[in-house]
Amino acid sequence: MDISTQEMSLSVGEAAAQVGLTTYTLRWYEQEGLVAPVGRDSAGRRRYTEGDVEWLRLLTRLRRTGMPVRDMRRYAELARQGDRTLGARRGLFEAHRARVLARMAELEEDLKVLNYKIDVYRKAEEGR
Amino acid sequence: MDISTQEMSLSVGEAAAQVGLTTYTLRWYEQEGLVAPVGRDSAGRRRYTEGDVEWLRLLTRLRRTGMPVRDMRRYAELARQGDRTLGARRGLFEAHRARVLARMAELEEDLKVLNYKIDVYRKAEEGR
DNA sequence: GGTTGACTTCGAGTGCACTCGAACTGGAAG
DNA sequence: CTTCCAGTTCGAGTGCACTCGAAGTCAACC
Repeated sequence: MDISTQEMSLSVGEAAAQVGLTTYTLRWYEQEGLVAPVGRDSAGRRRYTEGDVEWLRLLTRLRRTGMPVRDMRRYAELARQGDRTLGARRGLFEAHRARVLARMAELEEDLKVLNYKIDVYRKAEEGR
Repeated sequence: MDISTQEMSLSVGEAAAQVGLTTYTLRWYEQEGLVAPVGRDSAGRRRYTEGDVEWLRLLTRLRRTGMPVRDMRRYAELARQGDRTLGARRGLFEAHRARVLARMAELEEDLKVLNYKIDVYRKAEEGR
């Protein structure tokens, strides 16, 4: 093991920049239990490990796909309970995937109307 | 013109049921200027024409695709100004379509991660 | 050794999109 | 005629997800 192999870690500001959230949000996520308590340095400042950042990246994906914070918290709780919740976590993801797929189908429908409308406007402009 | 051809119209409750919004929301949309003032009967109750309902259906699509109420209001204002705003309205829709497409691409990316995660869980469960 | 800047906690404030309660009105059914 | 129900306006309240202000701490640089 090389001396340079020591665990790298990021400040809250650096972690925020990495995952595309604000420092406010990162602290709030921790407070809300979406993230297990992050390690601190000797001065009490948060140090994010690569694992912490990976977890945050996953959270941002869940969030972006419309998962409510409440469900993310439930998922985080399950994850903290270890392997015996693997099935529950998979179930949660499968249910969420179904919602995302439904959402995408809906968006495609709505997109058609958008395209149709744009066409109507284009034609109306021609004959103006 | 048949006597049965007289303009049909819906109450706020009926219109709400038709478009999948609540009566509260319909009144609020009107108040916010997303809908031109709706006609009233002799008792002061709203009567929604087929045209009103069509407009509401379009609004729900814009809303579902993530258009902020602010932008919907802007669009409604343009529509009320008649044909001379056709170009502006098309521009607005084209910009919105671009956002929807971007959103769909993002969802597809996120879906991949979701699928990957489900797979990881499945495998972990097998070897548990 | 003083200044700067990023960090800490805490509670309060914001923006968005509804959602509701209260008090009232008016047409229709029994 | 009474009861009921769906409607009316108005302003206030809700839920969600942040977002910020204030007061303080601490390590690093000049």
